[in-house]
Amino acid sequence: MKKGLSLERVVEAAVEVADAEGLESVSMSRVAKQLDVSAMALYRHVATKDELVALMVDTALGAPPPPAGGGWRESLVYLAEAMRARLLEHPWTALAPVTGPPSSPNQLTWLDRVLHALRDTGLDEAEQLFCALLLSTQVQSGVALAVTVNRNPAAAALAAGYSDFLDRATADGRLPEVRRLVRAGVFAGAEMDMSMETEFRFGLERILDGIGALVRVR
Amino acid sequence: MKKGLSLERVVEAAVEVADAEGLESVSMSRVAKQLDVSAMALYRHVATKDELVALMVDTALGAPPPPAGGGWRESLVYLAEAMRARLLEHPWTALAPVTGPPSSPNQLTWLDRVLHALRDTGLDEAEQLFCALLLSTQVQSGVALAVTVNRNPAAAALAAGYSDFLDRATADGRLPEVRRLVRAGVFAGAEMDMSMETEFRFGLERILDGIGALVRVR
DNA sequence: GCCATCAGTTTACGGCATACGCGAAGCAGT
DNA sequence: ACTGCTTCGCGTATGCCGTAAACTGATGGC
Repeated sequence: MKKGLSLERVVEAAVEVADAEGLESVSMSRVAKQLDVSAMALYRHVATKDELVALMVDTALGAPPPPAGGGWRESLVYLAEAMRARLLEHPWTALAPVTGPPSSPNQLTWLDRVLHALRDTGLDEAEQLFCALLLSTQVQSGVALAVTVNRNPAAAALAAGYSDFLDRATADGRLPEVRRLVRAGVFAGAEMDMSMETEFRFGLERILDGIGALVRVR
Repeated sequence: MKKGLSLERVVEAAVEVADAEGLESVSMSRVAKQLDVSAMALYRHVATKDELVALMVDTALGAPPPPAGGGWRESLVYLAEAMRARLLEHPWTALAPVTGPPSSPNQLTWLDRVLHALRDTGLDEAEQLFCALLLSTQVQSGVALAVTVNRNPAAAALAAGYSDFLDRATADGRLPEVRRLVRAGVFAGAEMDMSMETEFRFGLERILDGIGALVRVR
């Protein structure tokens, strides 16, 4: 005999399914089967599937790690990398159509940590918020890119022969700058994973430099 | 008698539907009805729905505008704002689950323009590419945020009372930094549209400052 | 003992992407 | 001109989806 459903158990089961079979396999009936109940049973605890997905993302994100001293910049790097790592543990979070202003509990907690790091920079409150959002989208889009390349078979195939693909696409000379990069070997060799990682770091450093410039002015 | 289908006509019809009724209304049968044919007729010109969506996004993006002189920074601002404007004309592009490395023709053309602007900065090729991707995701995520807030009814309702919502969510004192911003009135009043716009500009300026710092080093 | 409330099931509906198959139209070889 | 074969253009049919609605059986307060 099952010990009775609960919101927690439902979300947990959905996360299990997503981790094991991908977000596209998360249907109400699939999650229900995981719990050995009928599909409609889930609607006792969740109003709609979208709500379930939002909850899934929030629990996958989890609470931020305990703060680890340092200046604002070190703190932000720490948080950004921690968040990236969390999301990469549950790659499907990147595919979930969840946008909009931060509202779920864990999302807000992460935001709070970021704002704490920015507290003594001299930036005004609106600027602090914008910086936080900027960092958050950098993390999320970085994860999304890494994930689509690794999961989606079409994208993966494309990524594998990306250099060749671009070589062919630019053969007619109408995209001289792209061709320039191809000839420079920017897309050649090297594991895609690593490339995604360095791209993320690069973007992060640029953003932090930009914030740093503003901090210096204030 | 219809003049016969073609890939062009199919994509065009799909874009019409998306513009008029949103991306979620774009189903094969809906597009087919628009063209007064049966659903399966579309599959003569398109292998799968995802392919159709990708083509839709590409045509909605369109070709970049003619270049308008100036230094690298002015050029990048120009391109970023032009792209944002294009995407906002077809808000559904932001909701399309299209990620992965740039591969569609127009996407590559925009990339080419951005790389052209970065040509004489002294950055190496990989750095130029990373900068281009960074800018591109900034534009896309900015549009995505603006769009979800304006389209999605739940998100819109939340955005309307966002300040109140956060006030309640932080009442227990566990999110002191977020509460700080709420009390500072960061989320109060002001049209959301405008806020989205200034957030986009802010992020763009930060990124460009960050790139500028790197350029100065090189 | 009665009845409201809960927790979960069964059934059903409309919409979706798309596998499959069928007739018609081109086209080759004779 | 006739035959066989391929390719096109499209309708029908299938199986899955989210979820509305009506049901059943258990639980617990009065």
